[in-house]
Amino acid sequence: MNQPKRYLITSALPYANGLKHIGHLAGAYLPADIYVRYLKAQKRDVVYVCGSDEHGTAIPIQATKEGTTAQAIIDKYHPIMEQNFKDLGIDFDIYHRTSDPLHHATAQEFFTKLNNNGDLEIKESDQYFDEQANSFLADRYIKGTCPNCGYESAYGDQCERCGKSLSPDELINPVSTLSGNTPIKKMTKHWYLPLDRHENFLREWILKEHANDWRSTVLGQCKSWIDGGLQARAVTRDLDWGVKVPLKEAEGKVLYVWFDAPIGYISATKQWSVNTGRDWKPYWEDKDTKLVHFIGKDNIVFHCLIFPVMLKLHGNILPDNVPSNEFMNLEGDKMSTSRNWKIEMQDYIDDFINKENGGTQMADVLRYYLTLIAPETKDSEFTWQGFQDANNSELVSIFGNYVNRSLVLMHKLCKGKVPPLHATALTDLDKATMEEVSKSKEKVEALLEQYKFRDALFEVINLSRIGNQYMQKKEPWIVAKQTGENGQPTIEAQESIDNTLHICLQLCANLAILINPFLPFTARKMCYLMKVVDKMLDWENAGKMKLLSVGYSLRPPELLFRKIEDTEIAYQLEKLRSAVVKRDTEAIKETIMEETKIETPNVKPEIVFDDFAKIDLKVGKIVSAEKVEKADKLLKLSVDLGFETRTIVSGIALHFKPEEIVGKQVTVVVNLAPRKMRGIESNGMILMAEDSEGKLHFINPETDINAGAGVS
RNA sequence: GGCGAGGUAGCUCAGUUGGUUAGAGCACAGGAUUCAUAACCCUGAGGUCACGAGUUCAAAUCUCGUUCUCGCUACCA
Repeated sequence: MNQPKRYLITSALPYANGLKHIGHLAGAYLPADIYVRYLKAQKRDVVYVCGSDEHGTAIPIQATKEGTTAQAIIDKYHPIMEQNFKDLGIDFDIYHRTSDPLHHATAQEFFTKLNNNGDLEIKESDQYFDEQANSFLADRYIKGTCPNCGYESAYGDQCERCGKSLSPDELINPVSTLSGNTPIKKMTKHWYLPLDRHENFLREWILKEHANDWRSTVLGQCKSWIDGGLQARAVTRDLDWGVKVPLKEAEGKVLYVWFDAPIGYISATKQWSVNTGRDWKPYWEDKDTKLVHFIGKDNIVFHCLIFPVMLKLHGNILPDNVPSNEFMNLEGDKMSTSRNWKIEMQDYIDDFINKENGGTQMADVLRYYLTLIAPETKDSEFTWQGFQDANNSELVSIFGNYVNRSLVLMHKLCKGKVPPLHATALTDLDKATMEEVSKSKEKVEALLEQYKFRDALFEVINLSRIGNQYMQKKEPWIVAKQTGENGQPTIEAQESIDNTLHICLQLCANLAILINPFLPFTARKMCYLMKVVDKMLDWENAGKMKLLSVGYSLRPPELLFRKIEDTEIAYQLEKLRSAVVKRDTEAIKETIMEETKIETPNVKPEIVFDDFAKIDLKVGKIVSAEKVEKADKLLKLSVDLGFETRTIVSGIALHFKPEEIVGKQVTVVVNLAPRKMRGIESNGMILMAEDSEGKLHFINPETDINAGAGVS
């Protein structure tokens, strides 16, 4: 795209169920903010929108758990998240929320238009229903045993212990969290977005048109989804928390959170329009608008496939790019909210920015390090040691020190005023250094346009490195010793000093402009020190060497950054580790409590003896065992039952090696209907017991007895 | 098992369409310097480019196989 008329930039809407960590910050917010600040410095027409995502089932569930209301939860987190972003210099034009009536109306209009145009399908299907609570159960309202790890309190959409995503049908022994009863299946009607109808469009648009300008990680994910066969996705849910489906026959249904959340970008833009009196429509409808979504890799499918289809059907523009980041690990392990392995934005703000020796410069330090290690092409690694090193040996020693020594020298050798540039005394080095400044500007600009924030930041720091080298070669403090009879530097000496510091100071001013998108607080402090207005930071000034007027007196120098001490790093590491320990002990307590609590609902409904008698149990002996190909968890067993030897497929491969179980005695359900698994017919089932850690144990007789012995 | 992304110096990462001796920053070692936050500046050491084979005059780069990490997905009675 050539220079677009206007830009609409979005960052993924954070989910309002808790505080967000620095991985989120590095993935979706900081790069977007840098890009936006750059565009705004260019005086381009740009709106940057974001807001809290406040729907979905997790929030009402959390409310029940904490004995409060869903509204109370979102009212608690929304303002904190908004303030966190502000404290870290993420400068949205609007930070909206999806619980706002304006958003509800927008999402409903969106749904209605698609539905009226025949772009949605209606399907009836069996869903879990709680008879006592008289309500359908969203995935999160069903708990049961995880088929993957055996955890007994897995949710219908995901197991919190092994992290596997599930569907309610996969759960073993599903239980409604509303009443504790076993739910029944009941017919219900839902609206679907038939993605399969748009496969050709997506293939063409993503894999051809954007084959060269989207990141390879993004393209790969999209291709994988498209090739895997797109399916219709339910747009509605049986739930009472969310945007009501605007149809009479859809009583008790809301829009599925994935459908309403991205529409939040549009409603946020509308709210911005209300606040500013500017028209929002061109930003979503005019072809000359460049729409860019900043997200983390978990969000690729929604922003590259689903939302674009929605936008196209609704008549909106499509995103020009979706620069998704990979994940940021922390000290050798994945960041995780549930395991408490994370650094929350709030924690960083409390420990660094709000401290006595902190302040906004510490916000910039985090912005610096996170940009330096941004997971642009692959997962990256946050370490506190790396954080300290980046600050102490780059920000402090290279950048901060350069600015400081320039100002200090100017005060010592040039009487606190910007010295003149003597054209006749210019050396080749002077000229070359001045050229470097405009070269830097070009590089930074080109890299930012390509969303290469890490490289762009490196170029800025490199310019301060060039400044240090230049100053070192010119040695004005040595030249100052060439004094005349009056004890003052000779005319030639003073001219050399003037030129050196003139160039050094102009370079400082350029540094302020170039660093501004990345470290906005620092850029402003530099303006203060140089006694110029913030308007100097306009991008058009970059590359120029006449930003500071000759003879202008500047303020006494102040340090831009402070060193971070080893003790601070040690404290953070300790905090991180103890948080995990704390979380573990709490988790154990919780399990113990749940185990005692769950006992009753976990017992299945009563049966009569005849029911039990229908089950034919016999003792068998495993005579051979082998792994089933193309399946991680299946073992194909031959079991001697005395009267015959049968093939039984069992999902225990993760717990036992084939060779160690040969010869074991097992209890087998003999008269279970055969079932094919991975193409192999299984004739029976091995009984297993599972301990609290999810480990499996065979149920077998105390002593070795004959195969085929009955069990009752 | 399938798909996607990765594996490059002690650490964090670049390496465009195959083309001299594989790069940067940090950390490390030596030197120089003192205007500066014991900062800066110069020099240096460091890599079998995960492993194995193939294509080619030439492979970090292309092909095939193996292996490890991360993500998605399948099997799970």
